[in-house]
Amino acid sequence: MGRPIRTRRQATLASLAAELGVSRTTVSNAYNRPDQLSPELRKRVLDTARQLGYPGPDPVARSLRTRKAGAIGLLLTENLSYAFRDPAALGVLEGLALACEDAGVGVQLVPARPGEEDVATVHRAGVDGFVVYSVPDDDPHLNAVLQRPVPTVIIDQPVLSGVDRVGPDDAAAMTTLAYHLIELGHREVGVLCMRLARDRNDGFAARERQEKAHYHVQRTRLTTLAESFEAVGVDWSTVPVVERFEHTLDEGASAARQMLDANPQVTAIICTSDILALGALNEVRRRGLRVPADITITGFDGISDAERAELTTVYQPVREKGRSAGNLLLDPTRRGQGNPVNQQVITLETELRIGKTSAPPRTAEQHWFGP
Amino acid sequence: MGRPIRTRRQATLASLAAELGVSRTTVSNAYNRPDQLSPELRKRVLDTARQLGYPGPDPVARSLRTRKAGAIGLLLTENLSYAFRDPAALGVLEGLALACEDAGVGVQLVPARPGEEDVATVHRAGVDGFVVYSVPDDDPHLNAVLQRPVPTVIIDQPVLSGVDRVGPDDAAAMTTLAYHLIELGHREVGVLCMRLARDRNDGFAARERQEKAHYHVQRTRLTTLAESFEAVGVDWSTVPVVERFEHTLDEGASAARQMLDANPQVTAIICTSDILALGALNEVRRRGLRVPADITITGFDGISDAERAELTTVYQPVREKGRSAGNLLLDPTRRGQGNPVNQQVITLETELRIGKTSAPPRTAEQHWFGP
DNA sequence: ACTAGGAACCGTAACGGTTCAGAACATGTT
DNA sequence: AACATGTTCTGAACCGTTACGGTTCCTAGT
Repeated sequence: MGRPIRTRRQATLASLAAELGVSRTTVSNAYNRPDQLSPELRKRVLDTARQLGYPGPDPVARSLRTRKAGAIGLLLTENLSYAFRDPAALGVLEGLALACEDAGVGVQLVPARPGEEDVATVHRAGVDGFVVYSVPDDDPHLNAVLQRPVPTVIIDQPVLSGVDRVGPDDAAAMTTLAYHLIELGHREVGVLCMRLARDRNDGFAARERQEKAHYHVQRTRLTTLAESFEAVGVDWSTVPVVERFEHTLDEGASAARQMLDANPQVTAIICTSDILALGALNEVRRRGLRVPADITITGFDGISDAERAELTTVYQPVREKGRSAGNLLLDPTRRGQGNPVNQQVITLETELRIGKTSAPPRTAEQHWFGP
Repeated sequence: MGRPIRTRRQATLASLAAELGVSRTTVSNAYNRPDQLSPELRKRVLDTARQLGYPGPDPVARSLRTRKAGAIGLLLTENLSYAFRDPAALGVLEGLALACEDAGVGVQLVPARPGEEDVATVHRAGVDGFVVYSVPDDDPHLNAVLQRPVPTVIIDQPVLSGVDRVGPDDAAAMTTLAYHLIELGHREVGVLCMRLARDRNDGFAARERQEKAHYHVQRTRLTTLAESFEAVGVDWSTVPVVERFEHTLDEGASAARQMLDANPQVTAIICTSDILALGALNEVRRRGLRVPADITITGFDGISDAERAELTTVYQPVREKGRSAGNLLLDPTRRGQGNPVNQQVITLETELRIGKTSAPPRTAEQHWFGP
């Protein structure tokens, strides 16, 4: 299993050609177009290459000339330790990886720390395109990506005109969920949501903060909820919305605690993610409340843990999101990238999945006949 | 949020320099060494760049010149859909990603399908090094990686002389586990193991297959078990070993079924992974057997699900594996890569974690005083 | 007035390939 | 014999950048 011995300097295509007394073109052809030279010569080239320890054409030099890096970049402005734990993010990554694998293209995780303002890593990434997954509107890394002259697909957020996007119709999905709760009779609701901006605000989020949220998805979900509930006479200004910066079960639980301590009257807690909902479920049960008899809890995403917990939630096909984004980026028919007219928006189907965590409020009767 | 308008052809550093009437060096310096030119000129360069839609130095050309790609490749010869589900693999990936993130280096997932013999993707990957995670001895992609003139670190398997390796001491770890069972009194044991070669063999694996396994880790674990049990008088040829190609809970369950149908006498099922063990646990309980009263089950890896199930297992720090591999690869002090004398082998600590799935066999007494 | 030293900028030579339009020669066709 | 058709190989241009080793100019010190 001996590796080739490296003498002095690495052999190059040129030195190999010189050694063989043939042109560089011929050596290149030996590797890339076997039909362009006689089998005997090809064998001689490859044998000599082995003997000289020439490892084959340098990928970077090749990329420079062919203008193909053979990889796409994934921008994910989140702590990686988090990204690899969140089932939704993982599903996206998996789908993307599968699509790229099919095309024989690599996926490069571009290092981009949340707070980091240095976008050099984005500029240095030798990739043929970018997939951006769920970043805030004002993310500096996203800006750097858009500067690059390569195609870009954004998953979920932000929604930008002129840039391809793959994601669900959050507004429609949330409306469906809202009306499920409205029809059950809920009017006193509370909301737990994920971070709304890059600054930390673990606590109640006033209406202005909701509407100015830098995370498009959260903003849409919240404003849609507001519209739906206001349509049936609920004053949204009175609806408590608790925000959390980190997205974990524990934070979901603590958010639920904060919510219920201040608003014991709520009959339903609407969470903008399953993780938060599952955390809330833990807290609510810890308090001795029965779900859904005493309180309704809903999630969003449809991760497998939610299914196991029979959570009422909105399912979205995360793996498909990643796969579609990959396919869109790699689609050879639309290499006319950068053409804003040609923008593609893929909207994925969502599905309201009614589990066992939603039911009419205890005082439902009085609502069923109107407020 | 308008992207720069692309006229005719992309601007280059040279065209920008020409436009400005300065040398290319100066433009390059404007981006890479701000201290090498006056702030005024630098501003003029950057402004003109923006105006011309020059996106900054091309990463690939830069990589060619600097001989740094700014990314490392991860070779993982396994279906990605699996890799992203297996907690152990995920932990490694996370650790690796963290180490690389710290260094501002990207991680590129190199597409390499299990059955695929075409190793072009390995040759085409523009990376500064490779991390190879748990592949068989005879993996063609691994061979292609070793051909490349970049440093390589192998995690777990195979163990090759001259190539850096990060992994646990499987033999020592398995010996400890074996003696735990031996001391409890188990002599009638059965084993469930992961695939032993690239060909599929879902069923019993004869001793020869065990010893010739192409997966170093599995081979070591099995031969170590054999040695330990033979040391106390067990004839290993009579010990049933069931192999599974796929590594899932369901396969663990079916393997356990196959094992127990043919060998109802076994008092302990030793599994070479937690996933298999958890699957076996499901099957055993389905049969109405109590664990550990009726039968002992052990795993290997120490994933969080195992902890939750209070499985007796060998814990190994998967995240650390990934992180160490990354650090080793990126270690600037040993850029003398390819020097076989300089080989590094990092052996990680493991820990026997005795849970509630191991206990003396029902007929233990007769063994305690010898066979 | 002379010079040392630093700041600002530049010219050249790689970096290691791929590509395309032909050249050279052999073979088949009419 | 003239011409079309392949096959095999080559020369030169090009991909976009940075490393290296300068040169030029200005200022301060003596």
